[in-house]
Amino acid sequence: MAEQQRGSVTLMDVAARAGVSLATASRALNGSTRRVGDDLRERVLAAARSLNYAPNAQAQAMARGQTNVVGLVVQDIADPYFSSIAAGVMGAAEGHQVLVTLGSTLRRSEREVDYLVAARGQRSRAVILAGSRMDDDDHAQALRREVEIFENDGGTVVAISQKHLPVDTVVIENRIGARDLAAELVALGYRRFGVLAGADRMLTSRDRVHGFRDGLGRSGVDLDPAFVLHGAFTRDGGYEAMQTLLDSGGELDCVFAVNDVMAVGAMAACRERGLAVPDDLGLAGFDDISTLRDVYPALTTVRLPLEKVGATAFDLVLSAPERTKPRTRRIKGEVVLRQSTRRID
Amino acid sequence: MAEQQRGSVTLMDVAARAGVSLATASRALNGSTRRVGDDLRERVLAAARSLNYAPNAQAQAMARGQTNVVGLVVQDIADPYFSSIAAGVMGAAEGHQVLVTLGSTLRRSEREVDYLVAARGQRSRAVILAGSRMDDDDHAQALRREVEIFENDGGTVVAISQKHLPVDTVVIENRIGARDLAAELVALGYRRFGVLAGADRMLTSRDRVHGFRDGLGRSGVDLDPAFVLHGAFTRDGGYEAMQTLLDSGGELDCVFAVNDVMAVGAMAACRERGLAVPDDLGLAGFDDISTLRDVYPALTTVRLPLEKVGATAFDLVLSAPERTKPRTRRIKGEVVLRQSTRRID
DNA sequence: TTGTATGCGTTATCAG
DNA sequence: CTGATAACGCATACAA
Repeated sequence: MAEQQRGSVTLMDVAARAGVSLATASRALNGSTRRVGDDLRERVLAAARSLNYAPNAQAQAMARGQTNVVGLVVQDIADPYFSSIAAGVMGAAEGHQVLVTLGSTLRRSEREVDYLVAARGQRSRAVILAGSRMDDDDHAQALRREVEIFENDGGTVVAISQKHLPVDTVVIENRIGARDLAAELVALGYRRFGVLAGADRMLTSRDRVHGFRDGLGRSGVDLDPAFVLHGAFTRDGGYEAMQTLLDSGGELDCVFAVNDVMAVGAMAACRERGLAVPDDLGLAGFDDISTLRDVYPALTTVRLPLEKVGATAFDLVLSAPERTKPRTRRIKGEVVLRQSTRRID
Repeated sequence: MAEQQRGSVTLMDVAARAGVSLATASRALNGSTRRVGDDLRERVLAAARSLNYAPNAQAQAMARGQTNVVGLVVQDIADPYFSSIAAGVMGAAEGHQVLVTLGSTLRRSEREVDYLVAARGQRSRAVILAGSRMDDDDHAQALRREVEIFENDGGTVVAISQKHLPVDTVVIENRIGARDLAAELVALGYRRFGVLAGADRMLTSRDRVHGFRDGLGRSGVDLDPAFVLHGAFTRDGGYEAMQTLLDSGGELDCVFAVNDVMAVGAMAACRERGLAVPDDLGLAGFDDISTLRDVYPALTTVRLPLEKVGATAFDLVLSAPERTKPRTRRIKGEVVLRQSTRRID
């Protein structure tokens, strides 16, 4: 006898079935301080179970004035860099009774603002902004403004990448990692470097290039600006930049691609030209994307604990204090020498 | 003058500022049938803007009795297979004013039920269940039950992989893909095959194995069950299964790993033993994970349009009819022959 | 066209 | 310990 056409069972249904008041039912099911008689509590629980009661989270949120929604905004969820971070966030959220909503900006930073507004509408507890900032970002000001509004409403914002927003931030030590890599490569004997960079506006790319140049400098090696090529921060970007670099005719002995995905593209370009890595040319990347650990020859790179980055961001959300100075968590990379570079004389 | 301690601006604030009633403000901002005078509408919009008003989505949901939340449940967001599907879902959702929530089961299928309950609590409009079913799934019954409850509440469930739930499903043609692959491999001249499979309970793995065997059979080639090894559905699973297979001493000329990630692990195992692919042994995978397109030697595989799979699932959500027979969308793979296999005589 | 009043499902405040 | 009842913020049926 179609007991319910559509629309779910409510707390009232449960209360009625258990023969108690709404308040008692609420307390028995979701109340914090358990001050309900055991007998009644039992009846309520039984009623809820038999009715398949699921509390209306929206209504709870309204009544409580807060939600357990955390927004995660990435540039591209299909990019292993971001999906690893996302996995870290999800893992850390596990068991904390929070709902993670996913936003993908497709590398258009103005979308970040949209997501922030949406998150505010959802009364989200927090938003994690994962992704490199652009230097000349037209939307930087709009973002700052929206962040401020969101925080004024009581929300928490956590950023991942660079410290460019006055919020808790997981800073990825791109410069240091690239510097260390440069030092190791010089130690191997490399001297004439080329660099495959992303867009110059992209801070992550720029930091890695600067750090690399800095590391070379400390070892007394110069980096010829003519051999620093800019392309898309993708496989194809690396492929094309490498082609251009090879066409330029510079006599290089090692190439640093600012991320693994670009490095893989570069490797493909080398292969096409019959250039052997590492025999004819050393090649290094950055990130240590786990899916790419088995490329051959194995890529020398800077390992970033991406899942830990995500987990750390989530920890910052959980431990967000009332309103203090923004905190910073620094995460360093670790140079991993593999077969794409070798000792040369 | 701390205009607002915490807590956001409400529609009432906007209405007051604009000097109109709540209803008018509501209609001007979110109402469907625009029946508000231009002057008032303008005033309301201006007020909302100046106050940074963002409608409380929870309250809207309650008043409307429905939400725009769509839940996406994957097994592991860090797995490129699932992150590609997720990207497809996100892309299709773009511009449709829906919020995608992300759930990750970490390959524990009982978590799917948890997410479904949570989605029901959120009064989610729909849930997309991405991920292979297990054959002897203890939780299958619980899942069926929860799906039914969710749908009774008016929610839509869409599954991706196999048709094993009475809901709209994006079926991935694993058998056909594997069968086609087998045919092509036989055509290349291969005869003595080994297979690296996932857990036998996992339907996706099983379908691919069966399809492969079927394809061989049609070409008059037998698959020795002794050379079908089961391992984890991961890189390491492929690596270990390949080791075992090589240890078994069978004289094989081609190995089919049921997914690319396992194939890459297998390739690593071969390399360690000094076995050259494809010269000493052919190797094929399944999925055509884009991040792995540049492994060397390039992997022969079955290309699955993963983003399209996700997009199709989302389309099913959008077009979910009142209550009819479950629909099925079949998505086929396409054999891609690359360097990890070759013509042999 | 605009305003008034009611209800959505819960929590929390207040009495009993 | 338990039960009425008032918010919570918005949409909408109804009245003007």
